[in-house]
Amino acid sequence: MVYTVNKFGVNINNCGNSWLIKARLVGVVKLSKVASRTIDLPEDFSFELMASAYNFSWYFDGSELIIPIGHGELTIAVVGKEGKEELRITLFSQKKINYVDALFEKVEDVIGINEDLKDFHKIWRRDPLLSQSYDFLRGFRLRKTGLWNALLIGVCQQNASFRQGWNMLALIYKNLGLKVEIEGGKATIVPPSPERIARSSVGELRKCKLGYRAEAVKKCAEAFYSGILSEEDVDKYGEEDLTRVKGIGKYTARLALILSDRRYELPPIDRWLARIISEVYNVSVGEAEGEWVSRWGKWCGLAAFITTLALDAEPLTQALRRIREGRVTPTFNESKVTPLTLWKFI
DNA sequence: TGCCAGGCGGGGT
DNA sequence: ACCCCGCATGGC
Repeated sequence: MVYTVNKFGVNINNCGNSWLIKARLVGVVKLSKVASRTIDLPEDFSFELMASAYNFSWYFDGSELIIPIGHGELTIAVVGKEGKEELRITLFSQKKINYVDALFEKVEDVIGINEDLKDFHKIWRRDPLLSQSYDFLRGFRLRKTGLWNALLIGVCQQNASFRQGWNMLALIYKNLGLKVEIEGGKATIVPPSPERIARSSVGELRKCKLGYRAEAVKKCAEAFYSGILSEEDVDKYGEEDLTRVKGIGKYTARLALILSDRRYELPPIDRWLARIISEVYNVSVGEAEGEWVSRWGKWCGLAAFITTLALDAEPLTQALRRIREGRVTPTFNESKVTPLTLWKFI
């Protein structure tokens, strides 16, 4: 992949599919290297799976993972493998910073390097739906993201296919995000701040193909901008705090807490997963949530996430067919757009 | 074409 | 507490 910056903005040439990120409104910000260190790669940790899952080309290119870490100054981390047993984390920022230790810790938290999933793996290995995917996905770790970004992801998923939802999110980033050039020639996009969205018109958001979801995105932005919600307090929030925002219901609230605070005990049961549970475990759709909770206990959210990876987030009809045919493992196919290959296409 | 898709809120019972 | 409908948009 080739990244170049010119007077028109950041041009990302991705697999021959070139497009221009217009640097209108914000221009290009340049970040310089401030610190770098290596950490040991745990035995059971797959950097590639962690970095690939539900990601964009401006965050992952197959070898290096870019993580925006808003913490005072605009800062991003670049993470890549160093040999077989180490990861190198490099921090880039606009200015010199004196709290790099906190930032390195934050990166480690985001990539889930110290997560202990032994108890989860015990259930996974013998689950009728997911056991087949265990050997493919056991090294997976969920990349944590901020609450605001998690809510954006959730809203884009509402009543839409996986592909449609991620197209919407990509448009939000491309149209409204902050284009950033990293020392060394890479380029990326930092998601738009709540303030940026709160000041945008609903019409501007509609251009991101959000449809009626534009209202929900705007309400979320206003909740952060006005201080009703804040990133730092995510660990204090429950579903009910998030569902106070109009447009955020139970599903989106749970998903957002899973993605932003690893609240794996929450079952994000949408119509898709409810039908799958109903078919696989032979219960009614109404009983699906209870069934999932009884099987996964405090791991409901992580299991739901992994279910989407194992079935390539196929629309319901195809997902059910895949289950019937016993193909509940990710397709690593050159041309197929899946949660694990999205970064090659968008 | 027309109908559906990883939700949601509002208005009905 | 439930049930049901409309809602933008893209994809088939």
